[in-house]
Amino acid sequence: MSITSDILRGHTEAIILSHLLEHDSYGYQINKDIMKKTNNAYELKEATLYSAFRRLEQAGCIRTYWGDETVGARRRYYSITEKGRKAYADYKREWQEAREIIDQLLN
Amino acid sequence: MSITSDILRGHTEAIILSHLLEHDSYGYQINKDIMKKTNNAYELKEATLYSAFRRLEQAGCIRTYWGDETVGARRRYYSITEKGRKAYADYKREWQEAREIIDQLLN
DNA sequence: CCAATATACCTCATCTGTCAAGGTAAATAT
DNA sequence: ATATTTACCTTGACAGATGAGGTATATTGG
Repeated sequence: MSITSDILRGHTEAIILSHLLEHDSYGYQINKDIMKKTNNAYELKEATLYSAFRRLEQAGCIRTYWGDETVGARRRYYSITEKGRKAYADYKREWQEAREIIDQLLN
Repeated sequence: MSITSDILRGHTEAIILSHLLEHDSYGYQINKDIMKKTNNAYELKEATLYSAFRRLEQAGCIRTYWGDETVGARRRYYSITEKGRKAYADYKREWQEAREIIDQLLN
């Protein structure tokens, strides 16, 4: 990965929620999606991902259920809740505001 | 302040370097400048500021000297070094890259 | 004149998100 | 048979941000 973690810090939850807005998914898949979407410029570390899942679930932003795979490894799916949608909207607004501020400060 | 610290995290040093590119300055002034530039949307906390100064100095990105005020409180001035200019260029490139990545992921 | 506020510096302990390193288990490819 | 891929997870350590505290001088309002 080329982007340092401190710059991406704080965006993990928003990135996850954004993915779940499209459709339910599971950890491994979300991780692959992010790498693909960014042409391997950014890879969420597993530990980071799972700790974000825990925070999001505890906050009521996502719900989880086990997939009914009869073949292959079991998958724990995540789906976004109504609260999660609101949280995402907030995150996004915040990001847009922060982006402008930083652009302004980094002349 | 309206922006959460985790989103700004990692940008402190770049913000300071950017200010020092224009002219030497001191802690208190840099802080005020940032608030003004952002219409009070963002305020660097003092502890954050001074710990960033320490990191920057240790990394050789800035040099410090005491002002010769004969009146008022003493001021410790900071000036950017050649290494600091290079570091700033790197920070800025990184920011632009990160901005695109996040924009891509938060849709 | 005196109290409050502003200028200006600093430190320490704590908090939080990230991540390296480790683990489990099943399926598939070589 | 063995290596790789899919898929999950935990623990401890690290680093930047910050609340809370401190020092000292100058200015301003009542």
